[in-house]
Amino acid sequence: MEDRRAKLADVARVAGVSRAQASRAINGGYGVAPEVRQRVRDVAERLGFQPHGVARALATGRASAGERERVEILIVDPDPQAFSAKPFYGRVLTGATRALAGQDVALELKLVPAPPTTDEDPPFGRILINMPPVPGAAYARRGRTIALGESAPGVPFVAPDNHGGGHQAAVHLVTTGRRRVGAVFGPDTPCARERKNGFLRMMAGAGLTVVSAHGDFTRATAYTVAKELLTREPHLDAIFAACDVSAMGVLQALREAGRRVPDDVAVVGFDGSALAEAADLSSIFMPVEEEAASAIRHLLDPALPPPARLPTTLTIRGSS
Amino acid sequence: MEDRRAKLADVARVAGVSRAQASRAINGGYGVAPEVRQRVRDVAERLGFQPHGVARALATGRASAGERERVEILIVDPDPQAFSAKPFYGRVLTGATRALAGQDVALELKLVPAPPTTDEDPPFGRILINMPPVPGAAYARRGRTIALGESAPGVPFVAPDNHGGGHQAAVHLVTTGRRRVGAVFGPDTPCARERKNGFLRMMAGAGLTVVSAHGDFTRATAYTVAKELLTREPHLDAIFAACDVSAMGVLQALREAGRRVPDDVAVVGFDGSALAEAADLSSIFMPVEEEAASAIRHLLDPALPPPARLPTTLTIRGSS
DNA sequence: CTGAAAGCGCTTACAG
DNA sequence: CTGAAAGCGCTTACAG
Repeated sequence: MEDRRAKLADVARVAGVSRAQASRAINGGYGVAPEVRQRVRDVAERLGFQPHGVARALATGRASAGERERVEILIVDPDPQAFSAKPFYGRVLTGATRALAGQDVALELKLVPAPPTTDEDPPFGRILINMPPVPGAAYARRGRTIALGESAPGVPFVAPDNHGGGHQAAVHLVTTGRRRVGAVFGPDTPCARERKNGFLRMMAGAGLTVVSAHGDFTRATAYTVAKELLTREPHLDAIFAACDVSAMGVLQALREAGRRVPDDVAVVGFDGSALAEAADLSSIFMPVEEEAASAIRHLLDPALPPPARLPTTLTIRGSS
Repeated sequence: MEDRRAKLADVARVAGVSRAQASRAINGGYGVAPEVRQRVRDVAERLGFQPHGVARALATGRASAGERERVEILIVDPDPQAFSAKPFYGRVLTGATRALAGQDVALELKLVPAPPTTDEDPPFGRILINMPPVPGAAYARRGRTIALGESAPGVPFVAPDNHGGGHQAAVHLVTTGRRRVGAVFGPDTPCARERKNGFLRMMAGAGLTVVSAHGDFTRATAYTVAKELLTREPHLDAIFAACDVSAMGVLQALREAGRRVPDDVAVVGFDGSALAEAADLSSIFMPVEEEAASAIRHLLDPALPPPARLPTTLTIRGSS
């Protein structure tokens, strides 16, 4: 016995009215005798009637509920634990959620290990994260698109001023009297390079050389790298980490080496995530929430120019 | 001049065939004279014909592209920064994303300050987080629903064994020789109560009283509360925090009070988020990712019974 | 206040 | 290979 889903005709029949009347009763209810309206609604309830969104959409010409505007956040990240491990994504969601509040636009989330090859059912708007330039440009051709972080030329983007942030970190360390400075930079990505360049340029300007190595934005690697740095240069009095998660590894390496923070060694991270606050870590604050929010606003109204570069700010906490 | 979007009838008329023929030519193309097929397709191309997804969906009975299966994660949280501040949500997304990989089911995310009153366009399945019982039960009546954390009776749920976790934390502290134990419990929620009860029951069994106060799962409050605890009982040798974020506040209070961790005071948190790992914090690990994944699996196949309670595990790190 | 009818844009047996 | 017709489930002038 298939228990086929009740349709409007069923409700109408059981209630003893026409489909037109049933439709009116269930929707507006205007111009329907109160008792009829009640009866129809009771029957609908009893039969578990659920209006067929597609049919309704076709009849009304309005978009069906299921067709309602969607904004997709498409994240390319090979780490399936990315949402757990990287505070960045949570912050993006905060910003996106805020900008979408009260907009009746659905937020769709997609985490893929590599750029998808097919793209059926393109959403109204799309935010690209970590998308390589080529597929990025293709997405941009297909519909409203904005990248978080610089993407292909011509693809609108919003990103933090990484270079300026690196500069700020260096200025902070130098002006607080640090002279033997180490750094755990990030991997070979545009944003990590910018942070590094900003940091090194300032340091060079101050006539200081930096004992540095590259990490991969993870705590474990940063921990190992920091240990090496301390071996190479035991008298470091400051370490810059290219992200807060890395900074946590640096802090642990220092703890284990018996170096006090900030007395012996100052540590500055980059991101300004909740992690930095929780760990009392000085950090270059990236306005990720604001980036995401303005990305959404750009998608909703492309007349608004994408803000491109957003300034970073130094937040001084107990680690420096 | 409205440039109305071309419809199938237009294509058919221009190509000089029936709508049926046009439809076949554009879709399968089987049983259509090759030249007709080509002609129709050319015309469609020229007119920029885009099949009307809704109409097609209604006619075929299949879901339209825009109607493809969606699973919604509906989070009630008054904190608009929730995704930034609470690692829990990111972990949920990790688990959900993993369970959904390769399923062609869209993941929709909704963060609302209070339970929504209307519910048009119910998704295929829905995960409820922090939903009060009454609306929770209503959602469950409306479609496939599962709650993260116990909800109304009859609503399937999956949750960690909070009581057991509290017990594990207490056992750990007692068996490592701690005797003057403090605790920063959580707010007045079921899960915080369960953790607290599990912890206190074990402590009472060990004949120990606990110096405790309630926090609200935030770092700032935990910091303040921990300071009070230290004033009331300066010789505490252990503090249990009802969540990792709170534990960070406890750690800071201890740092400022000049108490060494773990030598003077052991600290154990609860959650097992990336934060705990980053901060080298011992913690009761909640399998959040696994909870979310099994919630999704239950939605996709309700024949699978919801797993209800998932065990927690103690992760010992440098803080205890 | 009510119902018969037309229509939303497309698909698909069915008969030719 | 082709077209007239019915139908997907609902809405909405229109006439009463």
